[in-house]
Amino acid sequence: MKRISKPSASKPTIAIPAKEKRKDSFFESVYDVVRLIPKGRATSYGAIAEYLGTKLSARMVGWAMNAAGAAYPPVPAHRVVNRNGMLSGRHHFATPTLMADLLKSEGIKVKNDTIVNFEKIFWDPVKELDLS
DNA sequence: CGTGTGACCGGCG
DNA sequence: ACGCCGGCCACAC
Repeated sequence: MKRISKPSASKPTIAIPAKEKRKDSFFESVYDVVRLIPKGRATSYGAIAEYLGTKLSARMVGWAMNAAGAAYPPVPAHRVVNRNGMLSGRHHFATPTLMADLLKSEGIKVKNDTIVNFEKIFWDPVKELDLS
């Protein structure tokens, strides 16, 4: 992300720390959902994708997470794992163990880079947020 | 405007 | 059980 890295010179605007367009991207939608994940729970890329209506494109969610690190407010990306509860994105954190440590600090048990009893702590946005 | 790519997922051999 | 393949689609070159 960082469209800012493309200064066309014609737009010398200052770094604009604040959101320039807010709902501009699909990424923001993903971040919003992820930020709603309660502490001690976790969800999967596919579940988020399904909630957003792009079920068959869970990859996009992962893609969004790749840019989540620069998002503000911070996005608890560690609460998003693949459908098997495996910490497939751990290598994208500052350290390979950070993701597991964060989860553990929230009471989630992680064994061998996989969340224990994933089905129990699984937080499905489609069900939890539903539509009301 | 074309092309490559990916922290996924489900299906099939 | 395991690996491979195709789909899907927003985004950066």
